[in-house]
Amino acid sequence: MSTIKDAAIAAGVSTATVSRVLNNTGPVSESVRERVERAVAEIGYRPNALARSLRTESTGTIGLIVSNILNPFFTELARAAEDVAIAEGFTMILGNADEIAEKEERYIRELLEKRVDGLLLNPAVAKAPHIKEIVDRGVPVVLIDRSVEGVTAPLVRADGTPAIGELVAHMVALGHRKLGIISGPRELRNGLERYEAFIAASSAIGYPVQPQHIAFGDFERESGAAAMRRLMSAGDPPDAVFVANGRMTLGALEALKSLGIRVGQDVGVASYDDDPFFSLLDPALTAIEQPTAELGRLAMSALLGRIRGGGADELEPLHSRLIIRRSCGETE
Amino acid sequence: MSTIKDAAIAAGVSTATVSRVLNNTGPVSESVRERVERAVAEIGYRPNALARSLRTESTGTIGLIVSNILNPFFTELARAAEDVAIAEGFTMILGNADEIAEKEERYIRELLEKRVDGLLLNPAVAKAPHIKEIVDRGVPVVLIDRSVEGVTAPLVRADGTPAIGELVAHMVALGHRKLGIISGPRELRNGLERYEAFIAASSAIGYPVQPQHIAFGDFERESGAAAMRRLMSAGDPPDAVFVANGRMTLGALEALKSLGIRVGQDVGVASYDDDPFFSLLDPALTAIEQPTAELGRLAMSALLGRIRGGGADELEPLHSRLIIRRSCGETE
DNA sequence: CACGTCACTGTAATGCATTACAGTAAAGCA
DNA sequence: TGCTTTACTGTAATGCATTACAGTGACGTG
Repeated sequence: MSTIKDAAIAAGVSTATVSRVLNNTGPVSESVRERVERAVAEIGYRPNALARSLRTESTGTIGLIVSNILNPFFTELARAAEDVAIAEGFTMILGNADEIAEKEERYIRELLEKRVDGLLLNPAVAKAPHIKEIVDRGVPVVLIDRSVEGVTAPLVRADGTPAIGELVAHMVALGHRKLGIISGPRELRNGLERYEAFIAASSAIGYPVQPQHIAFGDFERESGAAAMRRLMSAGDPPDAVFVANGRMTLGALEALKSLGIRVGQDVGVASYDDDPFFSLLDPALTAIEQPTAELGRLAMSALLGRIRGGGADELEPLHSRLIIRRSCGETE
Repeated sequence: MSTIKDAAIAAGVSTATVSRVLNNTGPVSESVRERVERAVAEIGYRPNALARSLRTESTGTIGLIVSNILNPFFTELARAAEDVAIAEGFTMILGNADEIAEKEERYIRELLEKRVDGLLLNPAVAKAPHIKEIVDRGVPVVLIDRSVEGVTAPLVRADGTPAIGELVAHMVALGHRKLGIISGPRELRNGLERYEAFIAASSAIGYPVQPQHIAFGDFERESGAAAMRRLMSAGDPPDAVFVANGRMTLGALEALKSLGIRVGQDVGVASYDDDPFFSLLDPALTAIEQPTAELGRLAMSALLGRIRGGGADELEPLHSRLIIRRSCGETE
């Protein structure tokens, strides 16, 4: 692999001149510029980003670490975030923590050693001293969807509370009285928020969720299946269940199918997170949709802003939106 | 951010010794090792991977560029590939080309400048001089699912031909005579292969696909919808349609739904690529499943093998598998 | 004509970690 | 005792690109 020195020799100039031509910094005569460009093309010289970044102390790279790459929420978010990064001249690299704190930690360490300019994090756990540490050290960080104890980095998220309130009203209006929930971990900010919103709304409307209608999962597919199985196999099953994320909804629907319980007729189901397939199911699934792409764009913009030295703006949460379809019963 | 020099001063030793402690290279007395470790922890020193890689000429990083991150096939594959990379002490970074050759090219250039040790590519197009160039220059590359003109890098893929043959037999056995296909681009290796397999099998069994029952898409959701709409709106619609990938199947099903055409009853549908939601549809969708995770593992293993100097082994294709459900009609 | 200015180009220091080479002291051996 | 190992540690070169600083010649101005 050729170096800038090779290019300089091939063009008969100094390395400084080659650098000036390539980065458009400082004046270069037209004839020299052409010679250099020809030489660079000739020998196929590609600057070594390691050396450059070592010198300039910036890599033009953002790391995005998501908790679960199999969750379409994150791939959509990643795609939107990446668009912003590219438009601003940055490269984004994506890491997957698989909801495992150690994997997350490993990625963070690795990306930091590679000197990324900033980090977009969707923390796997709320108690994350490694995240607190890097934020305190001054690494530009923006959190997505989940906060971390003691960390003051900006948080990009969608507030689901109003939509969950509407959902509860919708369920009750359709005659459901025994509301159930398959919640995510209450240790996670988003898990807790959805849980509390559902419980509070059900109480407010006069049909509080009963303890035996509450199940907890870990936001993964399998836990959704197990939770639904538990709920429906008990003596007194709920008649409408709210599942707190898309991955668990997939599992929950699989469980219902294997149990022979019909969605909509035997039990109402609604999901936090929408999915293109929900419309294709029979009945189509009522869901709360997050503004996924906007979250991604907002997160990346906020991070780039911080990197460029902008203030630590507190971010307004976006809003999730209830999409009524037919899985809680017929509306008319 | 502290450097190895800071750590050396804090520990009262030379930078060489710090390096030796951290990398476990060369002998160090127990007392010094402790002192260094304490100092490193104390000042929170993290080695600068840029400097290290510049010196050692290796980054321990693999780039994986997929053509479309919204396709679950690739996220699953990525996850499996990443597992292998981590187990072997490498980091994987994921880029998304969005089926756009320029984006792909940009990513490749960028990753190469960052001096990744190797590249896993799912080329967006078959005519890709930029890929040929880097392979010729000796960059370790393994191709996934699609080959590139004139490039001799190993190719990891699943052969779908036998499964497609079985699918055609299955369709015909259920009484379908007017077989249709929504194919991917024939310019792409995988697109062409699935197309040819379906056409050949239908001819072999005595019910060759008619020209008006052939539509082409670009492996993206929208094109699947458009193609299905075209096929079904013509005067003489097919009575069973094979859709050549999962994303197009999603679009095709949406089109049928909006057209009010019932899957299974009015028209048979089968998909290349399986999806967890297919089992939940009514009727459940017959599909050809690729060994996605294995493809990912195999691709990463092959690449790491090359990087470590292994030969350019020609890789046997894996095999896709037909999963008969009920979307082409009832079997009994 | 003398001097300042400008355009262009080169020299060399710099960023940080690795590592070849060399040096020192202690231990082993004849 | 004298010499070779061995264990440990340090010095300095190295990888590659950027950039502060300096140098050269041409040009403009009073």
